[in-house]
Amino acid sequence: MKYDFAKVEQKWQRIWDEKKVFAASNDYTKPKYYVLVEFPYPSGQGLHVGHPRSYTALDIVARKRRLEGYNVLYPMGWDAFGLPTENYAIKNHIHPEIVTRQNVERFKSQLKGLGLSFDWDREVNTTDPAYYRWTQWIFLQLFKKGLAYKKEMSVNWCTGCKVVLANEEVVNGVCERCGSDVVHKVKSQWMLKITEYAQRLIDDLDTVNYIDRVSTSQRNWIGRSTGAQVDFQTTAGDVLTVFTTRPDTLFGATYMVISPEHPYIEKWADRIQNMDAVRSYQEESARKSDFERTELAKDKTGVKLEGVMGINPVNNTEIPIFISDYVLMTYGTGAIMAVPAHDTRDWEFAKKFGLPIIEVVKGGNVQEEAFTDCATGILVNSGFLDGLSVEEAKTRMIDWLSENKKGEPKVNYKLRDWVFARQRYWGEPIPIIHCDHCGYVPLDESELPLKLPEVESYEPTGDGDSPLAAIDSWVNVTCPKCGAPAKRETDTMPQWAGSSWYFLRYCDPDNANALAAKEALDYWMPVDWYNGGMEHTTLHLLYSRFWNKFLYDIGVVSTPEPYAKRTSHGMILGENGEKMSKSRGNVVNPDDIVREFGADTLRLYEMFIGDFEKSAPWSQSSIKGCKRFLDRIYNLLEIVQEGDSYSSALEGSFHKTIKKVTEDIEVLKFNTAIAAMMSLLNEISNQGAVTRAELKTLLLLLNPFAPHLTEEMWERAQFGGMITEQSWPKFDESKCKDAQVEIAVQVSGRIKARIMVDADSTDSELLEAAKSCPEVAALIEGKTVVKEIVVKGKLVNIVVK
RNA sequence: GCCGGUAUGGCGAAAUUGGCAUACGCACUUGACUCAAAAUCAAGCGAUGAAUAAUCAUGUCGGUUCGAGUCCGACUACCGGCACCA
Repeated sequence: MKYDFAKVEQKWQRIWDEKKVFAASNDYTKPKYYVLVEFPYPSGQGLHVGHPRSYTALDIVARKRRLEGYNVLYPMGWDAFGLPTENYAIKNHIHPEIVTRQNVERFKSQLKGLGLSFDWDREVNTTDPAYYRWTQWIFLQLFKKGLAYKKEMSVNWCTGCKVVLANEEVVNGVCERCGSDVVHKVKSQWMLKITEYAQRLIDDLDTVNYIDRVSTSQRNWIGRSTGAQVDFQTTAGDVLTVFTTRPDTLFGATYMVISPEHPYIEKWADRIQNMDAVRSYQEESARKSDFERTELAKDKTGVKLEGVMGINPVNNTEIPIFISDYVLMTYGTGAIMAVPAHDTRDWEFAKKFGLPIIEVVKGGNVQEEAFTDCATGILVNSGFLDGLSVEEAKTRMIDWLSENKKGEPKVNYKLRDWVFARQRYWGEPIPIIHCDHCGYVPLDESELPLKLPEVESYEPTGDGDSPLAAIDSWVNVTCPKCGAPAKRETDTMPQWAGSSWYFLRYCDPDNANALAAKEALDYWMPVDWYNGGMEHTTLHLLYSRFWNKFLYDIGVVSTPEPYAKRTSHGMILGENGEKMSKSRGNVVNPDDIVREFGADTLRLYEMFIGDFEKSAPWSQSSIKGCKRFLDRIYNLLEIVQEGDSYSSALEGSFHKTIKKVTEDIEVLKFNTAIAAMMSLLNEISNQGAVTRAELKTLLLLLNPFAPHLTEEMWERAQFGGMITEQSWPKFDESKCKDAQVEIAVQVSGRIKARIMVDADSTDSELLEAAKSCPEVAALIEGKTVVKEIVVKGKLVNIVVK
């Protein structure tokens, strides 16, 4: 009997669709479960085999939860604003909206062909005005609470294309497209104060269940460090403030460094005697990308400021001030005190410029390398700190600084505020009007959505503004406050905006009065299980946590955290072990696999390919194994026998397999769950028969993985109803154990025999049985038994001399 | 340079978290069926061995332990991320 997967898969996809089998119910009295996968950017290339890995995994979870009786929400949508669509539109003179619609259609039909149990009634699209109306609304709330502000920021400016470039578009300091030099250009940009939430974003990681590497990455990214701010008087008569995590080493500060962008350079311009050298160094740094500044880390560069000296507050020593690009304006105060004896970077710089290295923490050889160990060092050459440990000295110094008004304790974060503006067309317009009299005035909420206007060309204007700036009728408005002529903001929001709250919209996607009804949010939120790529750990995941917290603060949502659980999948690589990409020519199109082997086989293979959390190379030949397994399952219909219970020979195996599959799905071990079902099938094949009860269980276990095949077999076996309406099988713990187990017998740690024993044998019975097997008896004969180790159900080890 | 991850048969990978290394699958070999091939079914399959003997095998070197893929220390290679974080 041949299994016609193409016909069967289409048949069930149609039935599921018609019957709305996977629609989440709005009955808020039922236990709920919200399963979420990151919604895709609908690119022109269509679906990639990487997408279904995450979608299938959580589809398995969603289907299992439904069988377990939950009201499940498993939605899908489109994160459709973004650069590639816009660039395509520019090139082909097609409206990005049309491109987006075509791409979405393609993605949607591809996803439907995989039998994913999404609730398509709740589909969202970030480019839909009915959706971005609420993205804009959230921005207005942020603005009203003072969390959105304007700041001069440097952007990548392509000297050839005359446009602002994304970091991604800058390759080795030149424009990816035209190869022209990219320079930094200062532009006033909208920013969001995510830093205000830094501490809460760290603290609340303790209240959620994220896999370790995700919470670790977030903590490192936010990068809290405690230290002190120290004020250095300068010979220019002003105060230069630095941030340090090592206030204990203040006596060892032998010079200072400020970032090339530091505002004091202009302030001191008259005093600095070597301004030409300083200027050229500034220019040189401006040309370097941040990446280059870190790349060239080994070779420190810098220029000494001639004419201004810093004064170390603890001993009033005058020390030189340098500018160097190893100090970043974006962290701390943009200025540091350099302690070459106890900081690796300062040490390298001091060696190169011949600066003194003063040891203030004993424990290493500071002429050879910086001694940075905080745990063991003891303070020396440090006046009132001498003899203290590093930790004691830190506290003492901070106290001293506070008492003498020369500094204060300070917590710093690596996290920087979020640049929330793009000089592009294909994004949400920022609903702000600039009035010369009233400043930045928010658009009235009744005017939302502020729709993207039609434009002739999607090219940014030559002076770095978005194409919106060229539409006078759109830009020129009257101030909502005073009625004077005013101008709209022409920058648009970054792609991250729409994805920072989409999980809320799924709860109530058609609501026209709010981003979602409060009852819907109260019922569905938080997301119970969110899976996505590691590449989104520090940006999307953090941004959306920030927005959710803000919405929590203003009473829109009721949970301080959006996601109760976060997991992450590994990448699917090309057959050659490299990342799949068009340029490498190793891309696999899921459509081809579905056509040749069927969606169930593709799903099963992607789950069987290896550890879900690790990357795995694609293998065309291995797919066959999964196809073969499904065909063998289908053939069970030919050997099915009457029987409403498990056969005695297979009862234990069934209970064990139910347990294994049930538990493995919860910990993302889909590969071993499948292996367990394969083993069970092998056992059934050896028996040559399967009872109806056994087939039922096996189909239910396999259903989340291979939904079409199991639905079809359920119908053919006339089990009644649809398999999607049944309950997840249960196992009996007591029946998962074998009566007899094989244990290994070692002599001095080497395996010499294997014996079958009763599973509940006592230690002394095991030892007795071990000693009585001939191979072992011969080896311990006449020797002294030094030690006897018995591990129940596993082994006996007899150590002899 | 910093951070994170990984390393097990010809290949993808398992290993109940310190207790029988290589489950499950792919590839391969042999056999059955067939005029033949494909498909299917059965058997074998870490290395050196004639061997069911023995020895060696989880990136390298060392350590802890009765016992290490798993723990500790040092290193190597590859992959990913990065904002020199003071």
